[in-house]
Amino acid sequence: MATVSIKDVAARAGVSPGTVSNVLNRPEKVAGGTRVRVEAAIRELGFVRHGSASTLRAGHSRTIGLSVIDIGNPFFTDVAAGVEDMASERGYAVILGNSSGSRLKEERNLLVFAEQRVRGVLITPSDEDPGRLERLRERDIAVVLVDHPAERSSQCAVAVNDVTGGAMAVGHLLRGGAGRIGYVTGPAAIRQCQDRRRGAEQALAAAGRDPAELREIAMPAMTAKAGQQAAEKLLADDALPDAVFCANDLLALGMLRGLLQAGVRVPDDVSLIGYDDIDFASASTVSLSSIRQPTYQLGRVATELLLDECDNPDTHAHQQIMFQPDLVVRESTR
Amino acid sequence: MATVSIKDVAARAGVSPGTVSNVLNRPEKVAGGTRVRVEAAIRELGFVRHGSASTLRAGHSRTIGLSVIDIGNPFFTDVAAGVEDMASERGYAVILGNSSGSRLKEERNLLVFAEQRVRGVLITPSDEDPGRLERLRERDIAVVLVDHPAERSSQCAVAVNDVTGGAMAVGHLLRGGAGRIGYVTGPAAIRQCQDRRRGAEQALAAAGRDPAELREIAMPAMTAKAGQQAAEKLLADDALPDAVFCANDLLALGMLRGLLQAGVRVPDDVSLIGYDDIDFASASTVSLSSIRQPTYQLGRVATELLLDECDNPDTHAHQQIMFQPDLVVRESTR
DNA sequence: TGGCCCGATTAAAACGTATCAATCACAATG
DNA sequence: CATTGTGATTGATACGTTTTAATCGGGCCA
Repeated sequence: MATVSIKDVAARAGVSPGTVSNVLNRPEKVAGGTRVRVEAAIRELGFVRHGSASTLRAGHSRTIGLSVIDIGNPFFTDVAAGVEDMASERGYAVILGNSSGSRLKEERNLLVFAEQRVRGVLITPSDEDPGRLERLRERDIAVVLVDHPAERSSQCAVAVNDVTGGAMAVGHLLRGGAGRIGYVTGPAAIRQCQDRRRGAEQALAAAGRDPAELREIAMPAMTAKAGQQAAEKLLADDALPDAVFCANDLLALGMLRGLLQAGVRVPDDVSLIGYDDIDFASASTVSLSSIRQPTYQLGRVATELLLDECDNPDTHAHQQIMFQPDLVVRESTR
Repeated sequence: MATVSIKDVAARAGVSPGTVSNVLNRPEKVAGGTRVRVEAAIRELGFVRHGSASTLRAGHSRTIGLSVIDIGNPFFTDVAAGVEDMASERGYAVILGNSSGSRLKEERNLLVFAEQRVRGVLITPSDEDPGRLERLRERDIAVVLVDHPAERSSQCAVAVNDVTGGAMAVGHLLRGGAGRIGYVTGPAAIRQCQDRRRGAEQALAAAGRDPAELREIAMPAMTAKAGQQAAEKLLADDALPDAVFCANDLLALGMLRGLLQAGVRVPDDVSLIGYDDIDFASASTVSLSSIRQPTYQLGRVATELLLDECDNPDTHAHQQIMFQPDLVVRESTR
């Protein structure tokens, strides 16, 4: 009564346990009549498959691990939503791991994933360390990189072109007639920050300008608070730039607040553009121009690739998918 | 080589599998010398325990399920972070389920949890249906309600007093000299919205005013967009209220934008207060007064209760914990 | 020296499912 | 009628761990 097993169902339906298992896993292999009888027994007894026993015997589970850097960041939240939806549609459960940017916690999460014998892992690595992921593959755990380019061609990866995004942002500012342009960014170690700067420089070069003109302000964090501090730095300068590109929307929102409080008009005095197009970008007082990424889609597609690799290991071809970002023009830019 | 089992470790260390299991689960029961030998073997072989086999034999897993209404809402994200941290500290993995407010998806998530034989479930129920949770308890799965009062004394629940919070918000507005007060809220079915209104009415009554004065504007969603629409409604009225209380910060941010765009000064013309104190509340152009909830703590404590119930089922006493919210005064209120 | 006890270790039996070879019923074929 | 073939079902086994009772090896006491 505590637990009702496949045997109980078999007894009730007058078949063998093997047949019940077949109804569960290969319904097409079992005759119509018996199937409905078994299904009825399942319903009547309230049977629910013991996932662990199934995993143990089959050698693989129906769960995937999702390791993100910061679950508090709307970007990752959106990705997680996409992952969750797709996984759920395909009958997989998602085990969530939040590394908070700490390598130790990431390591611990991967261990948990390994213990649970997850079928695969979706990860936005917090730093460059191929070895760690290699160890997963040795355990027959598929890996798909999320928002990170592939480190080798033998793995799947889903990312958004940050160079293009950076170029879009600065190109837009230049078309608005911007002269001096500032770039507010996060820690240098973050790949996305570098790529977006590279794009910005490309846009300058394409306009016949010197990429070195870009005035860069690097902050230790990519939060709204850091953005406001960046505004103070900017205001301390002799002259304001005509336009500012922030490496993410949180920085941009903080910057916006800092500028407005100092009496600087946006976009009249300074144009401002962010990155990510989080919900709050459109909701701010002066709505924020930004670079939109297909975040939710990123999660969905990454999951799709992962499950494809799991379910069809032989026909699966590794793919590196690169999405393109979109420019969203709102009030904060001319 | 593909999988290294407890047996391989045993062979390598020159002991029996049972001893290895003891080293893993009751290290104090095994002699010092053998323990270090076994631990060495584990390290050398890269052994990682097969969670499913363990679960199968032991009868219970080291995972918990977390079912939230909307993973995109910063409130739930904070809760999830608290849950994840505490669970991780205690060696538990978290399976994430996002119901998106859909009863069907919630149902499906609970099924997945049951299949995985999770030790317990943390849930913010999307509606009132005690039966569903009762079925979980019959399967020996502990349940703790999150941000929802207990439905009976035989279960744990962690919530924040929304009535008090509502009273705090409106009390603050009244102290600021507000005459007419508006209440912008979400769907009537949402318990939190009702409780907060009740608190608002209590504050009016306590100030010797008629609770019926409260001008309520109910929106179908609790988003920034809905907040801006609410502002339009408000502006269409003959006279603006002196102050507005919004049932969450997203509504308030939208309202703020709507008012400012219409040339209404905040807080000079209208005071504005939100609820939740999400990060963006302090980052908005006119920083938002709000009611802070111990969100992260909510997740941590709920998880602690759940794991206590799991690990000490005999001594565990069910608790209904009610946190108190805090008033955070910023620029948007007088 | 013989008997006992105690801590440390082992051997064996489960847990619930999936899988595969074997069996069965029965129809079609020669 | 004997044989083959086919599709449906069964029985037995193994997955990797935990747990219990049994065993072992000494040290201690009488």
